[in-house]
Amino acid sequence: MKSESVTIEHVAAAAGVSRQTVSRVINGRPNVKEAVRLRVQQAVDRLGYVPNLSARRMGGARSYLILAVNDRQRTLENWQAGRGNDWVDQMLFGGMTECERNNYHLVFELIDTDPAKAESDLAAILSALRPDGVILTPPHSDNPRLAALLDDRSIACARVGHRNGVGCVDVYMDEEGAARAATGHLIGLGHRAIAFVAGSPNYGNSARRVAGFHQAIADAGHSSDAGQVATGDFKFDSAVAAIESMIVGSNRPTAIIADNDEMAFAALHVADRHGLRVPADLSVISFEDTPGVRFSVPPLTAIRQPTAEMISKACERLIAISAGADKGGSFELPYALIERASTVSPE
Amino acid sequence: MKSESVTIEHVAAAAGVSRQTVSRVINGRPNVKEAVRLRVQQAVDRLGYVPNLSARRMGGARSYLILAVNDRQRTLENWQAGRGNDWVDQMLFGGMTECERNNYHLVFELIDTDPAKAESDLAAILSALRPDGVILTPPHSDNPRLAALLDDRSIACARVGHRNGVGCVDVYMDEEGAARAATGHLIGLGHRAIAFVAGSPNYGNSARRVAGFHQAIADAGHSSDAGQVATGDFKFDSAVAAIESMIVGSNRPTAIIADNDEMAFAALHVADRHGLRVPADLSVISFEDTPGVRFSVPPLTAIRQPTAEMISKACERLIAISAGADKGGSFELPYALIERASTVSPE
DNA sequence: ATCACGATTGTGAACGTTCACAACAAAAAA
DNA sequence: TTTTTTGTTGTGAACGTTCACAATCGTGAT
Repeated sequence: MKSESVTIEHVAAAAGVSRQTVSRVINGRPNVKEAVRLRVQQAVDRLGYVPNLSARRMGGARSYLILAVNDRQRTLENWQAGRGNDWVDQMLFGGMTECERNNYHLVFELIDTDPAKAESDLAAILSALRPDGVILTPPHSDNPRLAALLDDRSIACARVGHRNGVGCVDVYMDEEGAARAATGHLIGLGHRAIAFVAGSPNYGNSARRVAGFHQAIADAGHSSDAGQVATGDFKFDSAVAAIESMIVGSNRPTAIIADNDEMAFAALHVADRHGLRVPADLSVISFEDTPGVRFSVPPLTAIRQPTAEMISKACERLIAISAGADKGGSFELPYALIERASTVSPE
Repeated sequence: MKSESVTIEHVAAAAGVSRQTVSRVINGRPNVKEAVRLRVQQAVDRLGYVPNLSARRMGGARSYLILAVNDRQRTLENWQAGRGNDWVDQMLFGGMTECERNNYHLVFELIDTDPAKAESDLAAILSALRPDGVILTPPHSDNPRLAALLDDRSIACARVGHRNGVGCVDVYMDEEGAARAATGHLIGLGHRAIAFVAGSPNYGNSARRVAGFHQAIADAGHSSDAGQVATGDFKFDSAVAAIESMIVGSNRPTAIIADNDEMAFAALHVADRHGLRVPADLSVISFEDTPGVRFSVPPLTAIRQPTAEMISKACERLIAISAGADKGGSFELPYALIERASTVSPE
């Protein structure tokens, strides 16, 4: 016997009230007599009634859906390469737990890298799903057309790694401060020659970190050539090349800060190849802290990004907005410097 | 100017036909004159019309949603610990790409470990979302109540790691064969004393692998004490203890097969502590192949599980079923033995 | 008692789609 | 030609919920 699904009418009949009263109860609306509210609530529990989201949405109410959008190329490339995608994991972690807390559902979708294609991709998903709020992640958080599209459709918007905060909820971390902290940590250990392996000059956060790096060196009163910067492209091979070129020079760095874990692993690899011990001869800090770094030899000191917290915050605000709160707002979430075995004082 | 969203009526008006004709065109139904079909299609494209899923669902049609269900405790624990979750990544990879190909959307949700709670969790999600198909992953793929619930609601069901195939689509890999392959690889290299570090005796796949391990040893004509088995719990510490106990014995293994990557890393750790070189003194194979293993020192030989492929296959079948195909079917997907630097002939 | 007002409850319409069926047109058969 | 069949198009109803508004019930003030 296939079971019919239980609708609001069934509950209404069971509780001896009208649809609308049941609706009021399940939505926590005021002006329902306590006795009635109780009776309805019991009927709901007894029948295991859960409102049908599609119907709710049709009724002109919220969809109880938050959409999280990632870049398709970047994400697929990571997956295809069998590389993990800690970003996605942490995003889901923060998003799903917060959504679940509010009886919302998180839907994760990919959109094209090309700005125009991204816009039509997003438009299609919006039309199909009608989410209450959308979370844009880099690089799409910097695409003004997407924010405009959402505004046009009156859908709440949150951007990760963007810092404006007008019209959209913006969540981000202090990249520059984190770079200062990482650099300061090495300086505090006594390092003088420190190298930064940057990911990409036209990736905003990378530039901010380089700025923080330079600033920390200046703050310590060291000459600017104490801090050399080499540029890779976030990939292993690019970092190997960048690091090799620095390590053979006369002013060999005693410490390296890498813009992500893969490049930090490259530092380990290069050190091994040149007979340098980590951390005795070369300290290494990474700027990503994916799970692998605690199993490497040695485990890496790293800046932990508050990915889950940023998404969680974004969800919280988006849900609040669809419940009537003001849109907009800017939230800086704290990074952490996790000290592991890859950083010690130079010999 | 906030834009109204474009509905099927707008398209109908633009093309000079009725709702229903537009509906027929977008659903690829027969019996529409070619000229009309073309005119409608153009209107759809021009207006950027995308059907509203909620309304579609309300109209009694498909929801174009596939639900993938994971275990809440296990998943959150991984995320919380900052461990990655390659399983989730690969699942999304396989699921999203296949869904996207068919204009479906993948929704990922967590349900409780406790079987009864799992059932009510799933029931609630089903009522809210009304997916066309559901993918159950271990340990929930073995819970008959969940399959029954889905059958009861006439929702197509796919199970990962289950092998029955009646009423549900089952996708799995040959765990026993994979264990035989891993063991055979080591035997082929000349190893005689091989150890298997099992994850958990009451985890079905773990038991199957142990069986395959023993069988490979028997097939090679070696005495059964050539293959010792120690049991951990998939965690680093448990494996350290298990491996230490074997390594100090008189019959020191020259190769270890670990039931997952974390325990394989433990083997690396123990070897290092006892002054054993990997792979010269100890070969190591893992049974998971998460991204980290290629960055470890040395990179690990591993059995790669076809996670993405299994989920992709499941989606494909589920979508076919909601388009009218028969439910059920059993699909074995191929594992792969990836040879890296952690396995060589014993000295 | 009567009135007015706020609190509580119920009713019809609407959301955007598909389904079932009716209407019409064209082609094939008589 | 007339009839039958087949193909094409349109119309009203339905899905399950919420919204807007109407109806009823109390309660305190007059």
